[in-house]
Amino acid sequence: MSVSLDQLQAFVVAAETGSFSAAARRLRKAQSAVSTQISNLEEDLGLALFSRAGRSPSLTPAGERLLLEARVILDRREHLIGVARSFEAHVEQRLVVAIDEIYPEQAMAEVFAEFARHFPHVELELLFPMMEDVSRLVLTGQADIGVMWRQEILPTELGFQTLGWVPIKMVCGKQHPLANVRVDWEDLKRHRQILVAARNDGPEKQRLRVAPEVWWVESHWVILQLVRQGIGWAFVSSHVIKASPVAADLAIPELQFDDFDLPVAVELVWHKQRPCGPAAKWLRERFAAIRI
Amino acid sequence: MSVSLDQLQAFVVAAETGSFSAAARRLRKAQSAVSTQISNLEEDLGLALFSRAGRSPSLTPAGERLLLEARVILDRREHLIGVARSFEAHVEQRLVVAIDEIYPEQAMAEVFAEFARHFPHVELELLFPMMEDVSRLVLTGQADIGVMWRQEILPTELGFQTLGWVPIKMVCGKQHPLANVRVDWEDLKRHRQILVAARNDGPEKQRLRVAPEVWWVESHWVILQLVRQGIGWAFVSSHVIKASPVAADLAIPELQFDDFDLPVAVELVWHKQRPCGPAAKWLRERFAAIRI
DNA sequence: ACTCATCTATCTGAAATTTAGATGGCAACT
DNA sequence: AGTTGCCATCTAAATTTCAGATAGATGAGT
Repeated sequence: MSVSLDQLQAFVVAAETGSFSAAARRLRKAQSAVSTQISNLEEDLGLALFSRAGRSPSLTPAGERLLLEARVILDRREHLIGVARSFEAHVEQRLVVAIDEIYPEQAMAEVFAEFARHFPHVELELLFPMMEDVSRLVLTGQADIGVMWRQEILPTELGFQTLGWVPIKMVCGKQHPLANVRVDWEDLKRHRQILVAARNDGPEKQRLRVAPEVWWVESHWVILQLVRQGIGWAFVSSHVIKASPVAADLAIPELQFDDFDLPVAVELVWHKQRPCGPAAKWLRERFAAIRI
Repeated sequence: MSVSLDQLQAFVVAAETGSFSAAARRLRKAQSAVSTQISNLEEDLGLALFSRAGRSPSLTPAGERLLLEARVILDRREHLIGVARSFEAHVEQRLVVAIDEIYPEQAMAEVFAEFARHFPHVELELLFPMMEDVSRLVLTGQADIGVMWRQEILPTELGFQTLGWVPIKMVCGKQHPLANVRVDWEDLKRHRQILVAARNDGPEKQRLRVAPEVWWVESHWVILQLVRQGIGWAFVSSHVIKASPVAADLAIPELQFDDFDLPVAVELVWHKQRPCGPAAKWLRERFAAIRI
């Protein structure tokens, strides 16, 4: 059988250390063993991986290209061993998390980066259900965990925990009539408001509605594009505004009223009756530990 | 060294054939060799891959999961050998193709599906440069091949070949004033036209402009969303209209004039002075062979 | 120019691994 | 009950891998 994992490992370590001798030391093998393995690999593949022109071998173009492939294979082999290890530890094999767009992306990215380090062999699916209710996904079992903004009433089957509050800003285009004034409630009512569309009706759809004339758009990104064009104004969480490519073309005028409850609560939800594995448990605790 | 490719192969073939004996026959090895390899693999991984309760072994849950990983590793090993083979054949390692959105996606998908079969080890990068000139990408070497609509003058360094003609339709919202009339030239001028925005100015930016009042939008998809809202009308290629989720809400009124050159030519472009490898050659011939 | 250190390739013999073949025990089928 | 096909175990042989010794080449330092 040609091309063994040992050969690939000798090849990769030699490339990384810069010499067969150093690779042999790293692998705790005789230098000749490494030399022979690499020579055999080159014979099996039918090309040179290293040029031996000088004292130190250097990778050929083919060697550089195949190094990437070899690394992938060795990584996958480690991954397979890791998957086997996770069976021993009874860690979930797969986790589905539904997250509303309102959760700050940076904090989320940090959570999942750490999750990846802790549970490298758990298959993760992240849903961003713009057009679906996060709590319903968790209720029906389509998601294991949900992160969403507060609804008036959650089904009693769901457990929840408040993670924090996300500030919402009123935003419009720089040429919009409201761009350079201190905006009051009547001002907001007089101009078209652009709201996030949800495909299922519910109280959350009307939650931030102020104006009688509204547009519904299915993406915050497109909302900001439209707002930039002066078509209307919108309430958008500040992290979404920051992340938008058109942020520089937007105005965030000052509001005259202070009693409007602009920050909205962000909740973590899960199904009380479904058992929680170590990965889901870790994730819940990690979300809860981060103040947003 | 634990977990060898031979072990993984014995495992995968045994899973596929349903028995160690059949795997041994497939692999032209003694049945005991296969049995031993699988047992050694299970010992290395620390878990059972097969249940031996009956006469035929059956995969355990761990075995089913690890079978997927093992297959990936064996596939990657074959891929590595394939990459080595492509070096022998002097096939390009990488190809960048810039394609204007006007090229019908279905035909393109078929071309690249076939390309993937012919050149499985060529790294392909597809650019859809909405905001950049395809011919300039090819001229500057950022793309090896370009597919674009005809410009008035191409730089002399570029070779080109006409692939065909794409019909362009005038489209508006169903509530737009032009929706239910036979539209003439003056009608078009009187209403806002929405055009594809390009970040660099050039003659192609104004190519389809008819109306004095225009909007520029960076995406055909968003153009159609805006057209649907009755904000204006647009010229859009018919395959883009068909692919849009809002196609049902659009009107395509009949035009009174017949001499307008609505179909636009689609060109394949390449740099005359840059050598063309077998993968690029194949791709050019394949694009040329498809009538659109 | 000389010396020294480090490198790779080759060779030999030993160790480790893999394999084929024989065999026993078990399950499923007829 | 008899037959067939399977897996696990054992033994001996074949193959592969390895360590260690060695020769020759290269590069750095003096």
